[in-house]
Amino acid sequence: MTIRSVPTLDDVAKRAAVSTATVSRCLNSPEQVSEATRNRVNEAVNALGYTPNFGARVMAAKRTNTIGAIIPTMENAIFARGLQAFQDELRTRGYTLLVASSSYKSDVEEEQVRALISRGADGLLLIGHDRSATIMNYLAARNVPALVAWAHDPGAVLPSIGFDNFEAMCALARQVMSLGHQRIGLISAATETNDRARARVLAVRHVMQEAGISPDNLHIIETEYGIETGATAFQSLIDAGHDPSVVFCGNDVLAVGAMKQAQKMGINVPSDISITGFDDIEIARVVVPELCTVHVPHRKMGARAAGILVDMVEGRPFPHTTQLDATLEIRGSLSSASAVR
Amino acid sequence: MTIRSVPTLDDVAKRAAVSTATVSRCLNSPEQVSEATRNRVNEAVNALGYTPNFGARVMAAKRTNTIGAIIPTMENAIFARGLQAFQDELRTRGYTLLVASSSYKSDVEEEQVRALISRGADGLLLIGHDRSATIMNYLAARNVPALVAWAHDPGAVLPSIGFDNFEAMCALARQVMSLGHQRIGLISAATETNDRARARVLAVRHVMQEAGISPDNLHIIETEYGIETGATAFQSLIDAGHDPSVVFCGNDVLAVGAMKQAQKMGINVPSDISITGFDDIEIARVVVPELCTVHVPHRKMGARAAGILVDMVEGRPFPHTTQLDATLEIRGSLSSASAVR
DNA sequence: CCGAAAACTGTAAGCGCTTACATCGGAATA
DNA sequence: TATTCCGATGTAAGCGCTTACAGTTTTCGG
Repeated sequence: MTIRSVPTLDDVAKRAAVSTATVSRCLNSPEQVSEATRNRVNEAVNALGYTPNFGARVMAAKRTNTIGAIIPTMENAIFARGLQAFQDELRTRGYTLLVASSSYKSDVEEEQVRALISRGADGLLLIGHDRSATIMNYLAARNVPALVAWAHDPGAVLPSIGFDNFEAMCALARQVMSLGHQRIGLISAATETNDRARARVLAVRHVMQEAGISPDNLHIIETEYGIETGATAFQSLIDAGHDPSVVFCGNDVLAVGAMKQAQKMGINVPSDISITGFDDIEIARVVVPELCTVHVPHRKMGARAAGILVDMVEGRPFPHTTQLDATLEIRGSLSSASAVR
Repeated sequence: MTIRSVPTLDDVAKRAAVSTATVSRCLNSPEQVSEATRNRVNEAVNALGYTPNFGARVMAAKRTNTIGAIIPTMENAIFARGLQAFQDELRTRGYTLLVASSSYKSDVEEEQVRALISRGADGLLLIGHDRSATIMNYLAARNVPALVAWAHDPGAVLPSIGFDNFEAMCALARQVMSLGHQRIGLISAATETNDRARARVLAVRHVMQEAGISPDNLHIIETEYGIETGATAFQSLIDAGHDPSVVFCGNDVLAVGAMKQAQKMGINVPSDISITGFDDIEIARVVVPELCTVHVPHRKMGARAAGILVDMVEGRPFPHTTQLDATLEIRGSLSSASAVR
C-alpha cells in the first residue's frame, strides 16, 4: 500500500490542470471562475478528498471564521442549551464554533483563552464578568473581540448580553416576601468566582432589607452545582436548626435537589416549606410540585450573542450591552408563609 | 495610540538579539539553548506578550495536540457529561478539545469532520457507527485516527468504545417480559440515522419473539429527542387505541415526557402502565415514581475514550473495541403486568 | 473585422514557524 | 601547539494557502 499523504492545493491544481490560484478562487469565490473550470476543479477536489489546510489558510488570509466559546462546564444544561443555539446561529453566518470549558477555574480559563486565540479564533464568547486581570490584559493586547454572555453590566469593560441577575432575583424575592415569608434559607453556587451567583444573593439581601426583615433571618449555604449537592445543602440547612419557611436556590438543579431531600425528610413542599429555583430548565416542570423559578431565555441569548459577536468581528456597530428579560414563573413549589405549620 | 500588531517570533528574536531559530528552540526544546541566551529570550517573550501563531506552528511542525469531537447535540445531557470527562482527561494528557455538533444530520457531520480535520485535529471522537460512506472514505483517505463512542460493534471498521445497546435493552426487556407484560408500546428516537436507537428497538422485538409474543402487540412511535415530544408521543400511542401495559422509551428524556403525560391523562404509573427509560441521567431519579432505566457509565466512557484516542494518535497499541457495562436500574416506574386494571 | 473592455487564469510573493545543515568558537586530546 | 569534537547559534528552505498584479482570451460595439 502506497503511503500517500494528504492532498494539497497543488495536487488539486495539477489534477485539474490549472494553477493553484484558480483552485483557491474556486474554493473561496467561485463566481470568479468559469463554470467549465469550476467543474473540473470540483471534480478533482472530490476525487482527491481534498480539504484546505486550515493553518496555511489562516496564515495566508487572516480571518479564520472561527469563534471560540469558553464556558464553565458543559454539564450545566443552561450553557449547553445556549451554546447549541449559539452554534446554530453561527453556522448560518458561516462561522465555526470551538468550545472549551474552564471548570470554573480562572487559570484554566486563561489557558483556554490562549489556546483558542492562538488557534485563530476571530472572536470569543465568555461567561460572566469575573475574570483575572491577566486575561483582560491579554485580550486587550491581542485585540480580539470578546463578548460576555449570561451577564448584564453596562459598566463593565467587555460588552455583554444577558439579563439582570440582581433585578430578576429581586422580582422573585419580592414576590416571595409578599407572601409573608420571614425566615429565609438560601442555597447558592460559589459566589467567589461567579458574579451571577453573587448578584442573586445580593438581591435576596436587598429585598429583605426593603421588607424590613432582619438579615439574621437569612441563612446561606454555598455549594457546588448538582442535584446531590443541593440535597445535602438542604439537609444541612434544616439540621442547623434554622427553620426557613422558604428556601431560595441559586438555580433549578440545586432546587430540585432540595425538593427531593425535603420529600425524603418528610417535609412537604410547599405546605411546610417553599422552594424556588432559577433558570427554568426542563427539570423544573418535571418535579412535583412544579418548581417556582425565574425563566431565562437561554436559547435566545445564545442566538443573539452569535449575531452580536459576528458584528463585532466583522467591524459593524454593536450594542455594548444587550438586556434580555427574565420572567417570573410562579409555580406550585411556592406558597404563602401563612400556610406553614 | 500606536497600532502595534501581534508580536511574532521575529520580533522576539530581534529584541533578544538572536536568530529566530534560537527563539524557536528556546520554546520547544529549551535544553538545547545556553542558560544565558534562554533568559534573554524569555525576557523578550514576556515583555512582548508573545504567543506562537498556531497556524504557522502547525504548518511547520505537523502535530497540533488537538482532538476533535463531533456529537449530535450538546443539549443531550449524556453527551455533555461524557464530553466533559473526555475533555478533562484530554487536558491531563496535554491535548486540547474542539467540539462541534451535527444536530443528527449526516451532511452537517461531514462538514464538521472536515472543519475539525482542516483545523489540524490529530484525532476524532465520533458518536455511533452510522455514517455516510463519504465520511468514512474521507477519514480513511486522510488517515486520521477516529474513535467511535457510545457504541460497541466489534465488526465495525472504526474502533469503538461503548456498551452493547442491543444486549442492554434485551436485559431490560427480559426483565419487563418476565413481569408478564404483553401489550407493548415503544417510543424511540429516529432509527434511520441512529444505530443506538435502532439496536434498542431490535432488542425489544427480539425479546418479544423469545417470549413468544406476537409482533402485532408492539406499537412503535418515533419522535425527536425531548420531554415535550415524549409527552406527545405517549399521547398518540394511547389515542391510537393500543392499550400497552408497558411503554419502553428510547431514553430517559422521552420517558419522563411520557410519565408526565400519563399523569396528566390520569393514567397512573406504574399501576396502570409501566414506563422505562434508558441512560440513567439525573432526571430519572427526580421523577416520582423513580424511572426504571438502564444505567450507562457516560463519564467513564468519556475518560476511557480520551485515553484510547490519545494512544491511537501517538501510535501506541489500542483495543479495537472496548465494552463497558450498562446495568439495569429497576425502579418504581416498572411493575408487573398483572397489576394492570 | 478592429480595438477596448471584460472575464479568466497564471505567476509569485509572502504569512510565522520549525528544522536540517552550516558555521564557529573554544575545550579536550595528543 | 595542532587537531578533533562538540555545544551553541545562525542560515535558509520550505509547510499550504491567498491575493496583488500581470498576462491571455473572449466578447462586443461600431
